[in-house]
Amino acid sequence: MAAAKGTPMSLAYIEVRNAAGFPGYESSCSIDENAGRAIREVLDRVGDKWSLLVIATLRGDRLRFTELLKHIPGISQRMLTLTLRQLERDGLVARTVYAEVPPRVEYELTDLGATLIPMARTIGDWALANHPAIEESRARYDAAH
Amino acid sequence: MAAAKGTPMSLAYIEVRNAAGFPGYESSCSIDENAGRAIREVLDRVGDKWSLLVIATLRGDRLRFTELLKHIPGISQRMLTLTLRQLERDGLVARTVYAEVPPRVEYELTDLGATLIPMARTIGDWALANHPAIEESRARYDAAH
DNA sequence: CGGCATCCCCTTCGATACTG
DNA sequence: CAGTATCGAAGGGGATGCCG
Repeated sequence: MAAAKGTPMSLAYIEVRNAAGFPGYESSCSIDENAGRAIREVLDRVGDKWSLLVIATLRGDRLRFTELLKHIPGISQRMLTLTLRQLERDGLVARTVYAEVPPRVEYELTDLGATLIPMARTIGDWALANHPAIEESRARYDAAH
Repeated sequence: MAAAKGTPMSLAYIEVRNAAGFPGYESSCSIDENAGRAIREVLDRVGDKWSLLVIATLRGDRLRFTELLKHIPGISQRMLTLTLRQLERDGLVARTVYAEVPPRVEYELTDLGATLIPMARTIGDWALANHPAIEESRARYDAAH
């Protein structure tokens, strides 16, 4: 069983041909609807344009809004705000406001957010290692079509 | 150095404070622009609505178009086509056409695509394990705002 | 400093219909 | 069976401006 501890997953739609246990796939065949939803909801958060970059930048640090802005090339003020709000809402990032003048706001990963680091690292490693191969493949495909 | 073997990454923008080696982050501070691009391009592919689900469904199998359609709940014909074309263009999925009547087309992961399995598994595990916590956090946040 | 509000473009995606 | 074509809604995301 790949279902998380305590998670009441109704694993319908499953034809067991392979119990190797890809999460959400008890078979090599059909996909569990709940698992699909969970995976897509996580990807909707972490797979958007900036979330993972924000998380990676925050790993092990408390950073102010402006610091994040400087350290993530290309992000706009608006998108940093929106991304941080989403991450805060999901309990992945903690926001601390200091009642000072001028105002100071610091962001850091929560414990839950910190568990994303290995995942982010896996994605980052894969991206750096295989991005060139993908670029080549695209060039070949485009040339042939 | 976390840069992939042979990858000529110009690691500018980097202030070395921590050599722990998060991919693309030689410091705990600034982010390398190329690494950011690579990560975002990979996420643009794998982080879209269906790609990861298609990849996970194809792991270890050769499947026909209609089979994929049946095994991925909620995907439309159009989106399956588009997703498969993108994955094929990026060299992650191989498409084989059999000149028969009626036509038969089979899809399978390439070697490059297969290297995505551990990443997909990491994401899926995390999603299944932490999705409930995220839902709770959202409910709390929404109640307080 | 750290936002939020507005405007607007562009892409993504679903529904539907048609085809070799 | 395995697509392609077209349409339209939704929303992601950039630029800019205002505010406590």
